[in-house]
This record gives sequence, structure tokens and C-alpha cells, in this order.
Amino acid sequence: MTGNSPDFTVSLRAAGLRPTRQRVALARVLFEGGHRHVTAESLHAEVKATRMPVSLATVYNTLNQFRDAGLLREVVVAPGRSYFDTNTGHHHHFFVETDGELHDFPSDEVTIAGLPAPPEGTKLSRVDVIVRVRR
Amino acid sequence: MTGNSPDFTVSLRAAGLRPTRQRVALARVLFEGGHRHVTAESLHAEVKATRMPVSLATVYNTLNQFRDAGLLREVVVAPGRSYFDTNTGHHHHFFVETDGELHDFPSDEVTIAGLPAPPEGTKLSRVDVIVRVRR
DNA sequence: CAAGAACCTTAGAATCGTTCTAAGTATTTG
DNA sequence: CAAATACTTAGAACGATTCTAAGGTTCTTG
Ligand SMILES: [Mn+2]
Ligand SMILES: [Mn+2]
Ligand SMILES: [Zn+2]
Ligand SMILES: [Zn+2]
Repeated sequence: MTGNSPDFTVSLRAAGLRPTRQRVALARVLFEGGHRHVTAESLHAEVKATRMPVSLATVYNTLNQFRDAGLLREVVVAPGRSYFDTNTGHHHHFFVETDGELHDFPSDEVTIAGLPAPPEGTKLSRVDVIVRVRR
Repeated sequence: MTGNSPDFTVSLRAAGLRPTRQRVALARVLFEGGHRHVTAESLHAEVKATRMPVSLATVYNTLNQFRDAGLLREVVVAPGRSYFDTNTGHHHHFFVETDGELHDFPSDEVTIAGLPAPPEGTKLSRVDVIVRVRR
């Protein structure tokens, strides 16, 4: 290792994934710097700009594997397109409907009181709050 | 008029839509009886069962027109599929991830406190709360 | 109640985001 | 290093949705 960047080789192996060139390149784009919200297409465009060739199929495969490994979370805000979120902690979203932007806000400032009990025979998985706004 | 069913001709005209055979048939399936959550495919199957032939393209057109007219609301809970909701009032949803079911719960029992201000230059459109549960 | 204008429905093609297939390539293991 | 295993990829396939363009329905006006 020659730089000071996080060692994605380690976290990929820890997730049970071989640290291939493509996955390391994608991890760098995703996890270096602050939290991100990407689509497969936007991530593909970004990684191509680093001159590391990665196919769109691999971007899809990798996003799904990272999500399954808990490195990413999938956020559903608009029909027909998936967003992937590098922030896997508890938080909620502003969705700017007019331009498709997604912004985090912390869930610890928000209180949700009076939620009814889940339907018979089900257990809670997650509570998503999406605040839709427009410009 | 021979029955006691609501006059969908009137509400369609009020929405600026001609009360065609197809739209009236779809309105009956959607709005007679209690609130519904449908997909284009599920609604198409239901209306076909009434022996009134309606193409899938018309189901899509009509759902979009009803949504634009405020008769329906679109709910995004899962990637790759749109749900349409006949309940246009304030309320939130349970989504049973394991079988794709959507259930309402009233928003007046729920309190959401501490929401941050919308990003600069945006105004609030709607707050969606989706409680995801699994069997 | 014409008859034209406006609007609507539809089959089938097209599009879009995503997944699959299968053949070649990289990574790991011993 | 060789064999085993996992990965990447082009291109085909897919499922949901939208579009096109041609024929049918509904509305308006006299
Ligand atoms: Mn997926
Ligand atoms: Mn739509
Ligand atoms: Zn986020
Ligand atoms: Zn509802």
C-alpha cells in the first residue's frame, strides 16, 4: 500500500468478496469521501471517469452484493429507479422531486410517536420517512 | 340510471375526463367499496373479470390520468413497480415486504416531531412514512 | 339529430432499468 | 505453478411502462 486511503481489500474480504480491480475501484468511488446516494448509471459514469473500465453489469452486480453485505442500503423513492446509499446508519431522507436529488437527515432529531402495532404475524423491519419537496 | 351506485360520469367530467366506457368501468372497480391499493396489472385483471374489455395501455393511461386529477395517489414502496392508492387523504403505510401487501394507517394517530427545515429553495410537498414489516 | 372536431382506445412496437447467460479472465489455494 | 473457484462482460432477455399511429367514441354546435 502506497497511499493513505482506506484498505478496501480488507473490507471486501471481510464481506466475503474477492477484492477484484473492479470492486476496489467501485468501493473507492463510493466510500472515499462523505456519504453518497448513487444510481447504477451515475456510479457507472463516475467509475468510467477514473479510467478503470467496469461494465454496467458489474456495477449492478456490485451494488447488489454491497447491499446484501450491509455496506450499502437501497432507498426507494421514485418509480423505476433504485438509489443506493452509503450511509447505512439510522437516518431519513429529503427527496427533491423536481430534480431527483436525495439528502440525508439524522433520525435522532426526529420523533415518531403513535405508530400502530404491525399487522398480525409480522415483525418490524424498518421505518422510512421520506420528506418530498420541490423547487 | 337504474342502480344505486355513485355516478362516476359526474366525477370524471369534473376531473376534465370524458366518461368513456373504459374509464367508468375502471372507476367502478377502484372506487366502489373501500379504499384500494392496486397495480396496473392487478387492476387490469380485475376489470377484465367484469367482462368489460380494457387494454393494459388504457389501464396505464387511466391510472396516470386519475393520479394527475387527484383521484388517486401513487405510492412508491418497492423498486420496479408502482402502486396506486384510492385513499388520497393524509395517511401512511405498512408494507409487508415478504408478500408485497400495502396497508393504510391513519396519520392523525402519528406524530412526527423535529423534522428539519426543507433544503434552501424548496417547499414541502408531502411526508411519506413507510413502515416495512416482514412475516 | 346530423356532421365535424376533439378526444379516446388499442395492438404492437419501443424504451428503460435491471437481470440473465455463457464464455473468457482474474484471484485464490495448495 | 496448476487446479479450483470466483468474477467480469457482451449481449440477449426481461418486466414494467410508454409511445405510435390508426380506427372508434364522445362532444359540440346548429
Ligand atoms: Mn436490486
Ligand atoms: Mn407513472
Ligand atoms: Zn441516505
Ligand atoms: Zn394507502
